[in-house]
Amino acid sequence: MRKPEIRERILEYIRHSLDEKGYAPTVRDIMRGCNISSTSLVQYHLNILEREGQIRRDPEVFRSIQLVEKDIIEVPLLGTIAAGEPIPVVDSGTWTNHAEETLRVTTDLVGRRGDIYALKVKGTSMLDALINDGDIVIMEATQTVADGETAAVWLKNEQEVTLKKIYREPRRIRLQPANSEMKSIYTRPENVEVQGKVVAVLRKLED
Amino acid sequence: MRKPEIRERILEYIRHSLDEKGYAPTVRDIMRGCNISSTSLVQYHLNILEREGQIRRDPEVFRSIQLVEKDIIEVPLLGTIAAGEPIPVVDSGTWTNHAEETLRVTTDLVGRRGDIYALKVKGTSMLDALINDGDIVIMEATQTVADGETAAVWLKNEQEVTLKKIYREPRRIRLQPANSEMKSIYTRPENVEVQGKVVAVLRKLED
DNA sequence: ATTTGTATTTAACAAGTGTTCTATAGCACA
DNA sequence: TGTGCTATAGAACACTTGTTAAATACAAAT
Repeated sequence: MRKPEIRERILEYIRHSLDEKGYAPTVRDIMRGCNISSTSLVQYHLNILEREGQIRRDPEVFRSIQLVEKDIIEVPLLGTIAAGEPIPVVDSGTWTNHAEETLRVTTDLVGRRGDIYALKVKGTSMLDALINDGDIVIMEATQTVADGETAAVWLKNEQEVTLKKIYREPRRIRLQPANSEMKSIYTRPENVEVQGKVVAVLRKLED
Repeated sequence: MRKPEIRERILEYIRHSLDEKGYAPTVRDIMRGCNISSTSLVQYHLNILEREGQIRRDPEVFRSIQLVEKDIIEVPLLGTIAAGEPIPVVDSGTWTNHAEETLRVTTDLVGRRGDIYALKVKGTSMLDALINDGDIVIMEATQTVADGETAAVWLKNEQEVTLKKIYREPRRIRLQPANSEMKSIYTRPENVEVQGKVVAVLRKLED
């Protein structure tokens, strides 16, 4: 991997082509577009890119180059989230199959992270998180949440889920609502179980 | 347009192909995939579809069929919305050019309607609409809003914008916050100027 | 019954395109 | 100096694919 710059250029050109034209470039397109002097050199680098898993091609199909990075991510809609019930267990792997419905979302919104899923909010118990009945929250499955990030928290004593910004303090945990007009609540670390991190909230008006 | 079924089948196949494989089918692919008995018949129908504006092709480029219907819509981010200032004037047409930034959104979220734009919320004045500082609202440019839909309303006397569900009553207009715990406000019809309809709300957590 | 326009078939050509072969150059390493 | 690996060039071949011409079928309209 001595000279990756040319491969970067090629990837960039493919991206640009796909975006601009709507279809993939040919070897010769890439040759012209990247100022490369022979088709076989392009071929050579495409083979490497494919071996590295950066692109995919179908043999014997013209213009079949696809970037592995995708613009649209299919997010499985795994169920509902409501105050009184824990959020559905996330069985990584079997995921997308189980999902009755799947939500299509651009990477603009959720980035390129993996292991994300969506939940539909049931009821108005999340109003303090500025989340309404019917909204959709997109979650990342993780137990590690940094201070200040919004997490889905299961409160063991209260037996309920809540979406709050989480802050660790000396001997307690502060759970702060997104709505700055509402007060934080405090609880002991043993009482909280982080069930995931909120990545985004979607609200569709009028269907 | 006597027999449009076959063209429907072709469109469906192209959609499927694009989605599944990631690239457009060839005339011969379509032939096989739709049980059509000759390439020229496919060609014939593709020409019609192109004339009708349903697909686009680049002459002399293999696999260049593109559906005109798009999965991703580029929404121009036209500016900010805050309580104290009217929302930016929407100069239909010149739109996308002016936009410094553009938001990519799937049709899952906003449907296929045209004339939509995005605004970034500044400040916490929209909390009663369950909209926070930094959220993005996607608007449809329209003056006609049905009862119960959420609209961006400019209140002339108060000189401020607010996002509320709108209901016409006998001699007044009821503006109801999305947050069901907050009270509606009432005003005279002359005082309200509908500036658009809210289509969706996006909230990106942690950048 | 003739016309007219849409829908279809068959076959072939020309151009686009991926692939491969051979040869060359630079560079590191021993 | 030789060996081996990566990067590059040029050209030719074979397959893929869009396009077209000419002819036929079929239904509706006159």
